[in-house]
Amino acid sequence: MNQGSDIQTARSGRVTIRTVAEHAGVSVAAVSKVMRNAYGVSAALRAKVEASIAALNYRPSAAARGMRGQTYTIGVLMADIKNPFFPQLIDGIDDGLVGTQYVPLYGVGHGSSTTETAIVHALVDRQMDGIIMIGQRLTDAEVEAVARELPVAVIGHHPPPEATFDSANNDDERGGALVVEYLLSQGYKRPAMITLRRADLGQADVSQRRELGFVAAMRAAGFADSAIRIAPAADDLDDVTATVRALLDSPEPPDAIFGWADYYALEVLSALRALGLRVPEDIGVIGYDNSPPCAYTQNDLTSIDQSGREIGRNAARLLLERIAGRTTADHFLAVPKVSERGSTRSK
Amino acid sequence: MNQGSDIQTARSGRVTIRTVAEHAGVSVAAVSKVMRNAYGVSAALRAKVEASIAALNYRPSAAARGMRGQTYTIGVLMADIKNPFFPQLIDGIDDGLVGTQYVPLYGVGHGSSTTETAIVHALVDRQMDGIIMIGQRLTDAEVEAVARELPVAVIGHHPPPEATFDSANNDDERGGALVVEYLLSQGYKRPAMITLRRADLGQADVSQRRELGFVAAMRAAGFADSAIRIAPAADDLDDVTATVRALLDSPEPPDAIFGWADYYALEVLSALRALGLRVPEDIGVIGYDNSPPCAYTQNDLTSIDQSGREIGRNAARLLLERIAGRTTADHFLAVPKVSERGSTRSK
DNA sequence: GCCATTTCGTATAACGTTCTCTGTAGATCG
DNA sequence: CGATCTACAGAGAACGTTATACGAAATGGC
Repeated sequence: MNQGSDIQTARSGRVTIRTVAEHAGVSVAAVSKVMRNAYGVSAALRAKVEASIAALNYRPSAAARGMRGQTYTIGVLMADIKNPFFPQLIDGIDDGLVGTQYVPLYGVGHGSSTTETAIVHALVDRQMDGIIMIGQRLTDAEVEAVARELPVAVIGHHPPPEATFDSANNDDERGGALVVEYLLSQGYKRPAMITLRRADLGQADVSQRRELGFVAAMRAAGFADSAIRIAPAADDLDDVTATVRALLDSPEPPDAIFGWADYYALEVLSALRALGLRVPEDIGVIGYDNSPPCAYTQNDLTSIDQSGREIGRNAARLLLERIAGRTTADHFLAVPKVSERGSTRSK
Repeated sequence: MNQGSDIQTARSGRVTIRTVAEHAGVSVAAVSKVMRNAYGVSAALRAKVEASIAALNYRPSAAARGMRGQTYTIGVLMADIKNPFFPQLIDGIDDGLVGTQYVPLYGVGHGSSTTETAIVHALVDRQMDGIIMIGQRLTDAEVEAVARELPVAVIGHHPPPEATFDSANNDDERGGALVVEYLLSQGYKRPAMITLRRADLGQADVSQRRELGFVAAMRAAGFADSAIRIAPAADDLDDVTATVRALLDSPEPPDAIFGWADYYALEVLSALRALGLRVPEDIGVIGYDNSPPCAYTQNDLTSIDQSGREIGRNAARLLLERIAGRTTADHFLAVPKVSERGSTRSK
């Protein structure tokens, strides 16, 4: 009988660490060490192994790696994929991972929190080295549970102080206030806000934060609470349209509307155009995210820039730091600023 | 000495197949059989095991599964993430996978074919059971190489007849012709097309197909080749704007512009508005994809609907069939139709 | 009742890595 | 020059599954 491992190359076509070891005339352990840049390998051995790796075009199996060590894979949960702001985040995550061995893989949940749970489980079961959640509906308790198993960073949610996981966001409260300050400085007298309907909110609390900032700034400017209008609408063109109509039909209609996110503001524009109103002459509109469609002439939408790319980059950085060993929570906060365009008249 | 495997539960917190086996008082193999719905398990045993699985909240490690069997993961390569048409495809892929054990994970490449290669490698190394490629830049030869290792289906590319991998698309050539037929029926006299610049094309040949259909239909309608205008533009608002200007400054300016995809057509609208032209009175615009922004009043864009969701669903179906054993190539082709809106005047 | 089937459950060898330990050759030192 | 140390290489046991091969028990045919 042969001893267990025989001298044959791998049966299937795939070249494995064993193939490389045989080709280079070294042990499997030696190849593993070279792959991992581990301690205890001479320059000569390294050169030999690297030559064989190149010659055989060897790539380690992430599945096998995952059983003992890392998979070098970052799982990203995207709550939905329609928000035109998300591509910026993804670009940023890629930025943050470039030059490392880590590859981001994305799972998309379509609004339901059971789907999101299933995806997070799928990511954990596939031995991701860390997980980034974007706009997740999962509760903090659920996220904590995941964070006990592996590094987690969230985007689009401000975790409570006691949370043990990381986060990357912009200062949404400041952003909400910024909208008011800017609109008033432009001469608008009665700003209103259209926000995300509670039922669609989940744990992603950015719209709420923006509401808080909006309210605080309105109060600071002397508005009575009864004069502060915040109208919730479902994530849907028809409902946004109806909500805009209702606002305009009210006794003291707004002269400017703040859409909590660009894709809401674009729908607000749509509703106003359908009503034959001129922007910005009859009414001003401002969004949040400064996503690419804002620049189109037919939108020409003033928006709050929250540096999405930087947020993504920092989420990746935080996660890598965790993987490297950090154990205390850390948070990144970008500073929002106004990106002015034609949908708000200038003085 | 103890025998190799001892009776202890898993050291780390994670509950493994062994934990379940011990809890249920059966062998590891029995649990595996239940998980896989394999042959040779009695109702009683199944019940016992399923109870333990539920009690312990067991989920198998996909990494470990991947080492011998399947990972129940479908890898999807998205060439880019900014095209507003892609979410429809993703919804469709999800549809096609719902009710199965398969989970789709997405990798996004940003235009460069080296990035795409890296992502495809990453997916293969992670033992995906199959791969869907959307708008990939990889050559057919490269895709073939991957398809020799595992099932592959492509979207947004019509493979040559000898290809061994599957595909799901709409009939882009028909769609291009449909645009011409529709525009002429609306009374337009000089349609022009703005298409994707060759350098940005890669292997994704849908824009070329639409050009072919456009040209064929123009010829069929009696246009001389010199009167058939197809202008390439880079994937970029400024370049599209410049291209539109050039078209309009030509001796016989078009009275309707066909953007090869919606996100080009939206930029065409932007350029026309910037020039002060009225749509559809001065010039008509038509897109392709019928993506959500078409419905906004400020766009109100007529577009060719290619049933993206159905395409995604069928790509998933084809892949599952492959995994189940089919070995010959199969292809799905959706029929394009006009979705009429205000950007093209009606008679 | 006895042999031939079928059905069911288990033992165990993979799968391709990582990583701890052990062994060995030189180098350094008293 | 023997003893100690360091730097490097390799052996081999995990990791959590799957799937093959093999008994044992139940069933069925006559």
